[in-house]
Amino acid sequence: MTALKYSRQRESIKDYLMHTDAHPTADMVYLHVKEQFPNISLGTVYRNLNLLSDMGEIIKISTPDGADRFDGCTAPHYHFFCTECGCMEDMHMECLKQIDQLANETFDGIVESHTITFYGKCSKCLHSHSEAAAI
Amino acid sequence: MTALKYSRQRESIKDYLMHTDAHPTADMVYLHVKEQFPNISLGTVYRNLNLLSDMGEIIKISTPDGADRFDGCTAPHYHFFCTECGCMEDMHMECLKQIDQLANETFDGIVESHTITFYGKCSKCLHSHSEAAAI
DNA sequence: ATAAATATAGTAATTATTATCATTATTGAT
DNA sequence: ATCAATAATGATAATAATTACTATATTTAT
Repeated sequence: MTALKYSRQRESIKDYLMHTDAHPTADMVYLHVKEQFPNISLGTVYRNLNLLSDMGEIIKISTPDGADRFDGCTAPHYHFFCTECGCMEDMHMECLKQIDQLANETFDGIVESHTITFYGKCSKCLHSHSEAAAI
Repeated sequence: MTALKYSRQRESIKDYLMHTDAHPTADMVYLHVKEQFPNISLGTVYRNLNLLSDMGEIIKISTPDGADRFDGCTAPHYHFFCTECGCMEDMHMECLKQIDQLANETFDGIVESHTITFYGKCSKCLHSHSEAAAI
């Protein structure tokens, strides 16, 4: 019921997420927005990330390396997590919406959505490796 | 290089994970194994869960609700996470191994594996809801 | 049985996140 | 433009999940 009020900090947080593909953690968002609002608090960042995420304006992503990551792109898409450097990237393949139905066929609850995370090496790590090997 | 030595605690942890489908958190494993080893330490549980996971004898699963969960079943399979009660279940559908190849076609790094997590309501939550609504 | 090495329990320390609260900013009505 | 109501903020404390440290106990090969 509690009405939402505008805040420049929240605007800035959302704007950052809309224009980066870095899938930043709360702390990375904090450090970035701090440039524009030098005394923004980390709590404010967390509060707004959760707010935006609850409103469906951004996405919160669980990762194997502790901190959650945030994505300003809400169109359905999958993610890649580099097992070498821990970076997270968007996948550009088509989404498999039919697998929710497929999943429901063998499930006694009700499946509403899914996420897919791919693992492997990002192109940066692939290259730095061959360089290192070449020395 | 450091050789592995047997420990009853690790054995018990693994045994528990092999015989439950609860996908317990470290804390739940701790509480269970504590029945057999009353003064086992939580650190021991974490150390062994990570060890077993690194050796590929169990699987560590990131969830949206903070604590990681552990699965003694290492055969490839997908998971379901109930958005109502937070329980995690195994899915019994066939695995889509071809989607790693599919993913690689539009990716400039190298995809080696993937996980899929389904979201929705588990059968228990579906039922308790209709009951509540009926009152 | 002994020695070397690993594992443990207990505890402290970190990291990620949430909660609290007095002050400030936003908003809608005057 | 002023004002009152309410939501948002910054600062900080608190909690939760996990890892690090260390002295003692277990395991294992001899």
